[in-house]
Amino acid sequence: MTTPSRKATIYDIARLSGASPSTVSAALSGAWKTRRISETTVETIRQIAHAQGYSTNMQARGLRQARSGMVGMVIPVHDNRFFASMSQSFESFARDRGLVPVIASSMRDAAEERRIVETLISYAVDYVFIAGATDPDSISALCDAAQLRHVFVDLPGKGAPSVISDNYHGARLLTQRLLTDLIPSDDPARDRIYFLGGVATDYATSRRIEGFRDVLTEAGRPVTEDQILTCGYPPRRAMQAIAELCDRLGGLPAGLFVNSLTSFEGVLGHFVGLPPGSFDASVIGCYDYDPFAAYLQFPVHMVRQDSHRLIEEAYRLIDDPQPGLAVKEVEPALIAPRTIYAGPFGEHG
Amino acid sequence: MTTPSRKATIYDIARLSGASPSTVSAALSGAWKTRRISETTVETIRQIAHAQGYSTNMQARGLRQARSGMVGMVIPVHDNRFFASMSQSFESFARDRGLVPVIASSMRDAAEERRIVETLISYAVDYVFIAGATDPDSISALCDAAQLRHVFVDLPGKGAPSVISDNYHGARLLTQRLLTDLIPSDDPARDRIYFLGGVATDYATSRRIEGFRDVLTEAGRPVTEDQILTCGYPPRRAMQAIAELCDRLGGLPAGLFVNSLTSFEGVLGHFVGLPPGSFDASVIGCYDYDPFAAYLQFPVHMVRQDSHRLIEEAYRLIDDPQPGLAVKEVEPALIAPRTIYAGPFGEHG
DNA sequence: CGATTTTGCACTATCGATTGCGCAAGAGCC
DNA sequence: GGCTCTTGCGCAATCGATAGTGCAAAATCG
Repeated sequence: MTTPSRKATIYDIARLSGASPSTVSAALSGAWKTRRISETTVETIRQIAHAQGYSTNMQARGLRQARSGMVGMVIPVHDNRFFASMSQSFESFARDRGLVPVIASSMRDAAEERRIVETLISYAVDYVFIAGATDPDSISALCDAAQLRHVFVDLPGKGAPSVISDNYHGARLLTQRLLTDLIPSDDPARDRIYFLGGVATDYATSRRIEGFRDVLTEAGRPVTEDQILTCGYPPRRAMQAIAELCDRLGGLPAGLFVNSLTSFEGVLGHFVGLPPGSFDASVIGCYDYDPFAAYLQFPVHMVRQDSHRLIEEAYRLIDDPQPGLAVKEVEPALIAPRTIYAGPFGEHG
Repeated sequence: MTTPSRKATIYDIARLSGASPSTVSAALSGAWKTRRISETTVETIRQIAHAQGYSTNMQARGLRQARSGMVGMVIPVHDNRFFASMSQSFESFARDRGLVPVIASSMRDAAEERRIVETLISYAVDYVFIAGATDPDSISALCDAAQLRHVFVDLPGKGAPSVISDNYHGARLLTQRLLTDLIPSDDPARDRIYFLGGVATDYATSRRIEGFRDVLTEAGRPVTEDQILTCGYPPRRAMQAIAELCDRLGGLPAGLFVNSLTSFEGVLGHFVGLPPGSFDASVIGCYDYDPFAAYLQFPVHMVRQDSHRLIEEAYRLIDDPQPGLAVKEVEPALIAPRTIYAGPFGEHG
């Protein structure tokens, strides 16, 4: 066993084994059966290849085959429990298929999102998942031009199949729960549930607002515009928004529907400044689940989105494409306060 | 602007522009200055390329150049705040360099880790970061054989430069803090600080145990073996371990040093079953930071590792390799209970 | 104006694999 | 033995880019 200065190629193996490069290729790629290479030849070649530390140059293979064996996924951010969990599932399913997962975050920026997809196309990924797309139509246009199969996750697109969480239903569940627990106050402004966080034009947020609004309206508590505080996702913004709201109301509102964990982080940033017991008269819910957030000083109702199922269904749609424009909805679940949920990997949530 | 059935190549652009493929390549790759292509020719080619929706086939370029423009990183898991945050930084720095980040998780499995690195080698990544390596020496052997630059992060290797968190110091800080707040009890078994979670043979865990042990020993409170409960990382295990401990002690210990967020998740899983107020006589700390964990029903002292700095230093080591075996240590910080920290991206922690 | 240098570009080999095709040796058949 | 069929494998083209080299036309020089 020598130490080659450069990586071994099929030509090296060919020389060493006395076979031709094409035979070596067939032997190592698994195509030897259809190419009628004898099993003994294959075995010899395998041994030599192993001894030389050979591994296929995927760029060469990819160039020839016009595929790469990679699957791409675009997510808004990595450091968010929901998307990190999606990454984990995405990777796990990719490996099951012998594919290499490539995950990139767009920071919710449409231009960055496009750039990422273009890059993935350049690398000839076999297909791509776009989670939380900022500009789905534009992405579909890119993918179509490159004849690249793609699926939207968490946010539907018109140009490709989509798997989405049932945001409307999830928001209804959470709102109903908050309504049930609501402690009436005598101040009509405080005696309401406020919606905080996210971007109103985002698909998920807008669906949740619909659910929120519908439940309250049905309960005879029509929603006014000042109840909807779509201040964006960054914690900082949520912190400002909740501070202003508390200022305006002279205290916490009776109910708070926080639209995301990041926003909730900002809300907490405000709460740390409040005296303990400030929350006793408020009922708080958060769309998205986090085990620690579930065990705070005050009870928090949470909605857990099934990221694993979302990804599973996305792969299903890629594996056998449906005729027409498939949109698969996955139901989220309401998680009671103080509940520690164990995720699909038995160790993550 | 026509819609080509296949993706445009430099040959298509060459035909359309009347230039040769090599000229087109030079024009589009940026090598036109050194290859003395006139600016007007370049501009013409650029326009045609744009109109055709051309993008470089990175597999072809990569094959020719024996590089890929990708950087790999191996992490144990995605859905962990510390590593997710590292992913985010890793990606951000990769983009600054015009590289495509490929992140894969090993699930802390040595064989999987090797397989991932082999795959990354197959794809000719330009270099690779290995975070929390399970078997660093073996990884170095693989990389050396492929002449692949690599850096270890969070866990040092003997075969390549490393950037690590100062686990010993961090553990000392946390232990000292717990010691200061410790409420003496009359039961000598309960009146101790217990270390929970992780794997004793893991580098990070073992360094933390050293720090833990040293501080307690210096304080005249020698540590016995039963105080160290290295039950692994999965929440489930931590939950069992803490349950058994509480059983044994007849209640919570006076102090608890939890070695990771995942273990802490398990600890919480046990706590949900306890009556409120159970924690009043205990002081609790966790190595790793999470904004929600910082705001639980009881105060939690946390150690925040600077994942952004870790990655920054790792890139530095790759960019200008130091002679000898560089090991860079990054200091973690103690975060007081009820503190919401805003991360490097202004919106993540 | 001829010699020399510079400019601008085309030719062609090459990276490492896959794949359609063809050919020789051996097996089977009459 | 002659014929066909199968088995086992090699040849050479190809994927799309990059890079070394060469050559004609234009520019510069004396």
